[in-house]
Amino acid sequence: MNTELIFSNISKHISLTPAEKEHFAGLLEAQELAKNAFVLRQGERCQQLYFVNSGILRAYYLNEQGKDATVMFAMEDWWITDMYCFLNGLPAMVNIQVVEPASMLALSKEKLDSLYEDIPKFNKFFRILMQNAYCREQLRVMQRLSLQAKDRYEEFIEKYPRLAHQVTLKQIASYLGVTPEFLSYIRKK
Amino acid sequence: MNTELIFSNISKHISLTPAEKEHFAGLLEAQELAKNAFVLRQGERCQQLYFVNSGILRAYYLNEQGKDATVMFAMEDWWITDMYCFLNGLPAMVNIQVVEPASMLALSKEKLDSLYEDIPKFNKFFRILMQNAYCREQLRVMQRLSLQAKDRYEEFIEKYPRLAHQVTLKQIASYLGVTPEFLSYIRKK
DNA sequence: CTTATTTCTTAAGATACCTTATCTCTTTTC
DNA sequence: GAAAAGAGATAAGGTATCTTAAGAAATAAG
Repeated sequence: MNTELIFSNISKHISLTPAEKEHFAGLLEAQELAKNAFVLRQGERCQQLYFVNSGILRAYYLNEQGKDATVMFAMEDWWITDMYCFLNGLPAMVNIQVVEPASMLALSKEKLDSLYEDIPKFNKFFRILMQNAYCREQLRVMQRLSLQAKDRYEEFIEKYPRLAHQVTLKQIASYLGVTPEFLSYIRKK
Repeated sequence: MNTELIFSNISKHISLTPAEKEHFAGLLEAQELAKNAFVLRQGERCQQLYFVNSGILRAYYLNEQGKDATVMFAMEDWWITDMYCFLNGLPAMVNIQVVEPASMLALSKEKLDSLYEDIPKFNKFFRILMQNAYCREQLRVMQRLSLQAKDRYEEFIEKYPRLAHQVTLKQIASYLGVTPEFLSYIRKK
């Protein structure tokens, strides 16, 4: 199990002793997933939080009419899950699917809860993680409210240049909240 | 200073000793604000996190064209600030204005940081607060991507029935991302 | 290599939503 | 209590974005 990246991620915000690292690593489960595999499907219990070592994932919601809404992407060094359902033990609202073959570390809800008990400073780590996630989503809401599709597209490319090259136009369109046809039209200009 | 509500809010997630309560209360500053007063203006340093004892506030972003985008409302028992700028010591991106006369408790960034040092379990409290905030924003993004204006309006009324009666149609429209004229048109049906 | 599948592009017609303007009604101001 | 300001309604015409459809280009499958 490759834990190098995850410990480097954690050490940005808290420092762990060798014993703590070992304990934490013992809670993780490694997963390798092929392209197009589903990490999670709408309606299933969402019991794991995932850290991405490599590859690309996409979380998306399909509504009754089959419209695809991309909630988030994740690539190496990102955490991903259906947070609301993970935290509340509810059936997932979103699908999480592999866009590019992915190597991940999974942490179950139970083990995360035990971790907070055993090593309380993980509360600080996940506080910061959640702060950042909150601010990101809030900024996204703001941009959605104040910018037109063309400008949202430009912001997206600027903010996630690597992603922009590795996911399809259709997926970007679904993230931005426009149709692929319209994004294609925007691109021409 | 009325700290009843804030301690009831905190005790939903962590328990504090009398000494800890006293220490925490000592960090707060009470503020009474009249209708239309500004708690924060775009461009100003955002140095406080606010807890609302009573009243209603609105955070909104004005873009270059003067378009008004409501990022959030807050009423009693809610926390509000420009989180990204508060955490990073940056000039505020949003205005926070009083919609209904408000009584608030302010906690400065410095004092919050010292609080994390002195009473580490506040990391847990704010972790949970940030988790909830993140999930709320993510749900809002999802709804914005998958629902039409009419359905977003209905969701809003269902989720925040009290707010829906206490803020103007214009402000709700700005929260939903439509013009007041169009929301008025939606309402007729 | 060849076929099948998916992705991207293009374009015409449709619709959700916006702009501007006017009017009424309520609330605030002095 | 009159005047001013703000809030909401309504309607005509405009624009951003969607729908449908079909063809071209890239990718995957046999």
